Amino acid sequence: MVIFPDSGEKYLSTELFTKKAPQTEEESQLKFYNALKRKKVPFEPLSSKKVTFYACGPTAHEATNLSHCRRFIVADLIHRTLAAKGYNVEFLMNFTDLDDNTIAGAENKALSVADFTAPYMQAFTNDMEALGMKQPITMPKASDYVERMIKISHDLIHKGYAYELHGSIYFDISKFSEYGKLSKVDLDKIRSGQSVDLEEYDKHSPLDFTLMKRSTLSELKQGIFFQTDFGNMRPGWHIECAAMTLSHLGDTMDIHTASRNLIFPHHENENAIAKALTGKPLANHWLHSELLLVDGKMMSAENSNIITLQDVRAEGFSNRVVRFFLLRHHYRKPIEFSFAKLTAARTSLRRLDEFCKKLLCLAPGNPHPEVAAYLTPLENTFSSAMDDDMNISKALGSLFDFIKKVNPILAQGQLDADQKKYILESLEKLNALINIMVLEECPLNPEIDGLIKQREEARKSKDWQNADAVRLKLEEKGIIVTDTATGPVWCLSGGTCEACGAEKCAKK
RNA sequence: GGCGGCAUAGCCAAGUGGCUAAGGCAGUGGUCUGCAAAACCAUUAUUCCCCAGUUCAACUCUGGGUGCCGCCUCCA
Repeated sequence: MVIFPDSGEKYLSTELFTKKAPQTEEESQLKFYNALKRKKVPFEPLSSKKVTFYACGPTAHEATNLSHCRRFIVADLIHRTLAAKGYNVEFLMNFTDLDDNTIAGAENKALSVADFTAPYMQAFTNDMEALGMKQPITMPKASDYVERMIKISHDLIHKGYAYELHGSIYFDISKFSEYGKLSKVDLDKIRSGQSVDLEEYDKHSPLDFTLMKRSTLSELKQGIFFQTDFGNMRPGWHIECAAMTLSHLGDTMDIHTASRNLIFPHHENENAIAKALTGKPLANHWLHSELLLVDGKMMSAENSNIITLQDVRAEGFSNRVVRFFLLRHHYRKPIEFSFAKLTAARTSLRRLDEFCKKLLCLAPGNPHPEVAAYLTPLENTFSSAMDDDMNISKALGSLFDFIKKVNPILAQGQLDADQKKYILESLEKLNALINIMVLEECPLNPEIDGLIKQREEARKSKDWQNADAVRLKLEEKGIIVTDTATGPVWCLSGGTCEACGAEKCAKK
């Protein structure tokens, strides 16, 4: 408590007291849960306009599965949340194209590693686009950064953080006092050697991790080796991410993200490499998405419960449904996958789609007196929910709440042109964050348009035979017409509309 | 064994020290409808895993249980 000599009048009228309040009210503060601090903290980027952001990408040896999709959709949500805040986002996502898996895969198929990984990377890029992801600025491949990795390894040896033994280079965690800070592992209580065959590794301590691995005989035969002062080697996993982010995003990036199971050892090791090298933390904010579970277990090859994006498509689910299903759960909560749940998401998405479709088709009429009173809470709740560690459930709740209130208004055709415009603009703003709604009218080709009109005329004169004949004709052209209170609505019978992304009709 | 996370209706899921515990799916009842298919509206938790404690008041805070998930050095 401060008591001013003049009762505070002079001070209370200064900028200090008058200017601040409206500013902070208008723009609520973006908060993220930071793994380093174990709590939600206000997001403070290093630069006020630019944000550097990295997501651990896929290993190019398998088809995209739903577990990958979740990770990357969360990364996309972070990307969009930052972009909506006006930041210029430098988003980097890598390909791990040189590791145990890709080498083994290439050997199995008698291909070079590059030939083996290329189709997987291409397929992955296509899948990400299909899922509505905003493009990263670049997707570096680990194999392009080996020189940098060798340099980092050498530098770490010179600095005393790493050592060479029998042709491999290891990071000496006993030299790095901060080791374990990110993942909060207690090194004294760790069960080392439980899941790794210690006989395979010549390390001073079982806790040390590999920076560069001595190339095996088979790798040497395949040409998978790089010359270093200590012999022919190839990089280990942890140094790859470190080398790529240091090359593109500088010593410290704003946000590093991946799924939770990567905190230890991967992120701990990545950070140890970078901090030992530069003296600075690799990232200021560490965000981790939770796992995707099938029957209560993490989706993984080990649990043999992998469901690929292709599997889900084969069951007739569109990319938009997959996106909606993965997106509508909070990123720090595990998702239990099942086709029944995916179906529930599809039905829910249909309600949203139906609303958008009706709104777009609505012929403007008289103004509705209360619609603005519904729009403001939607905008406020949605954006403050998203600012609060991306509380998507609350945000979507406010959207569905809005739909519930506005549906009866649409049924009565009670919106004027301005109101319709405001609502659409508002929805577009929300959609910039979630990219779920279809807010563009699908252009009808004149022939189809003519047939729909022809059928309406037949129906008006109760010529049911003719009306049904035209409907059949339309169906042959892949168009399914449904009659609603406000007129016919049409959609494509197969696949997804390329023009607007509308779902295929569910015919049961 | 160590560390971390989670527990709210049949299912998914927000949320708060006291105001009607959001929203979605499924169910039930209704409206609309030539047919078809939807859609739309209404309704569904005296209660928030269990046991203690703090408090005038707890689902929300504290302590102790129980259950589930992840990680503990190379599957990412």
